[in-house]
Amino acid sequence: MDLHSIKVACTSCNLRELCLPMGLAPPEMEQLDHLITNRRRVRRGAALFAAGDPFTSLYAVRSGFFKTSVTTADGRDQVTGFQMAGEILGLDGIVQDKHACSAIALEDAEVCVLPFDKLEQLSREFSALQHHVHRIMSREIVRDQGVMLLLGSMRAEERLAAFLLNLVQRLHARGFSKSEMVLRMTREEIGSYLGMKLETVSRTFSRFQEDGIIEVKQRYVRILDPNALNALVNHAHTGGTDRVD
Amino acid sequence: MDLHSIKVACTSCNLRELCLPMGLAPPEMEQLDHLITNRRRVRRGAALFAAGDPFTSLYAVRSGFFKTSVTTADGRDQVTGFQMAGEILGLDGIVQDKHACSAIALEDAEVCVLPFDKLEQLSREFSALQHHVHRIMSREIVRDQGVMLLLGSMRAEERLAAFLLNLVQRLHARGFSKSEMVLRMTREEIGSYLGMKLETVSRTFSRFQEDGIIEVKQRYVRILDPNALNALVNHAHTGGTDRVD
DNA sequence: CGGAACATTGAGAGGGATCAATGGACGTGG
DNA sequence: CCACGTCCATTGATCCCTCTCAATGTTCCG
Repeated sequence: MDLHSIKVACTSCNLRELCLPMGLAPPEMEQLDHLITNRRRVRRGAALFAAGDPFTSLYAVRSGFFKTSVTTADGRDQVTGFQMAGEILGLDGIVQDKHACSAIALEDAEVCVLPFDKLEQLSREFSALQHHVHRIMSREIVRDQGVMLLLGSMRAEERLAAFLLNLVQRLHARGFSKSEMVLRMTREEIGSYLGMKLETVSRTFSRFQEDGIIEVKQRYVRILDPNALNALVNHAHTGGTDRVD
Repeated sequence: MDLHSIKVACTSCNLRELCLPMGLAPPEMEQLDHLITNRRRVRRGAALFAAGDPFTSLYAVRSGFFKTSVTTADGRDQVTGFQMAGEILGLDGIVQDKHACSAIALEDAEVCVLPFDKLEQLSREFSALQHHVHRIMSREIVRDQGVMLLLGSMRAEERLAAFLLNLVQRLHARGFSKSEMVLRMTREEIGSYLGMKLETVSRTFSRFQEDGIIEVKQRYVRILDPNALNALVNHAHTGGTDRVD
C-alpha cells in the first residue's frame, strides 16, 4: 500500500498533544488535516532538505530522528539540533525562501509535509493556529538561546549532562523511559552539537560511568543518578563556593 | 514635550527599510502606524524587559543599543545578542507568555512598542505583514544558528573576527562607516557573547592590532585589513595548509 | 570472515582560563 | 581644576581542560 494513502489525520494522531495541533480545538484540527495531504519518508542518512534548497514547507516529524546542521564555506559544520517525533523542522527556511541548514535523518523517518503558504492562509482564518505557529517559532528561539548558554558558558561535563537530561526528558514526554535511552547519533555528532571533539565526548561518558552517574555501552545510556547530572548543570564551578541557596 | 506625543510614523521613519515595515505597501504601513501608539525610552543600564517578565509586546529599536542575555539558576549568564536600530526584541516571550531573556540598554535608547495581540490581529488581515512577522522570527532562528556555529566550532580569533565583521556590517547598513566603530559593550560582554573570558578578548584585540589587522583604542575600533578578518572566519585552521586562494 | 564505521583509551601539546597587577578613562565632589 | 574612586582595559605568569595524534577495540553488515 502506498504510504501517502495511509490517512493518519491530526485528529487521530497519537502525537497531537506534542505536535502542531497541540491545544487546538477540534474544528481547527480538522482544517489542519486538510492541509496535511502529503507525507514523506526519509531513509536513514538521507536529507529531508539541504542548505540552499528552496523553502516550501515545514515538516512535522512523525517518526524517526533527525539532526540539523549548518556548514561554513571551509567545510566545518555544526549540528544545531536533534529532532524527534512531534517536533517541527524547516523554520530556518522562511526568511530567505531557502533552507539555511540541512536536516538529515539519523534513522528511517517519516514526516508530515506542511505547505507553508497554506499554513499561513489557514493561520489567517484561525487565530489559535496563528498563535500556535508563533509559539512554535518562539520556542525554537528560546531553545537556541539555551544552546548558546550551553556552548558559551559550560564545560564539557556540564554540556554532556545537560544534553543527556534534555534528551531523556523529551523521550520521556513521548512515553519512553525516564532513565534509559539508545542514542541515535554518533559521538562525533554529539560533539559537534556540544562544541567538543568526539574523543572528549567519549571520555566524558566514561568518566560519568566511573563516577556511577550513568551506565554506558556504546549507544545505550542509562541514567543512574539524575541528581548528579542536574547538579552538574546547575552549579557553578568557579571559586568553590557552591552554595545551594 | 512628552516623548509619547512625538509622532514618528512608520511611514516617515528613516528606519522603515530595515525595521518591521520593510517591504510593506503603503496601506499596510499605515495600519502599522495605528498599532504603534506607544514609544518607550530606556536609560543606559536599564532593562527593557527582564527574564520572567510577562510578555505583552515586541519592541523595535528606534535608537540606542541593547544586549540580550539569559541567566542560569547559579548566576552564570550568557549574552545572546546585541541589537541596534531597526532590530526587533522580545520574540523569546511568545512561547511562555513571559520573557526568557533580559534586554538591557547599553546606551540610552528608544523603542517602538508593538502590542503582540494587536500585531497578530493585523497580520490576520494583511498577509504581507503576516509573512513579514514570520520572516523576522525565522531570521532570528537563522542568526542563532550562526551564533551556535561560532560558539561550537571557532577559535577565539575567528570568533572575534566574525563578531567585528558582523557588527561593522550592520552599522554600515545603517549609514555608519564601513571600517570604524565605537563599541557599545564592554570586553566582558563581548566575551560572554563569544564564549570567552574578557582577558582573552582583550588579548585577541591586541594581537589583531600587532598584526596590523585593526586599530584599537579602548572602545574605538578601526578595521585596517578586512580581508584578513574574512580570512580568519572563512578558512579552517586544521592541518596547517592555510592557503589563501 | 573481513572490512568499514564507530567507540574507547592513552600520551602529549596547546589555547584559553585563571590569578594578579597595572594603567586609562570618566565622573563626582572638594 | 585637581584629587579621588570606580569601572574598564591591558598585560604577564601559570595552570589545566580540551584538542590532537595515535593505537586498539567493538559492532555491524556484506
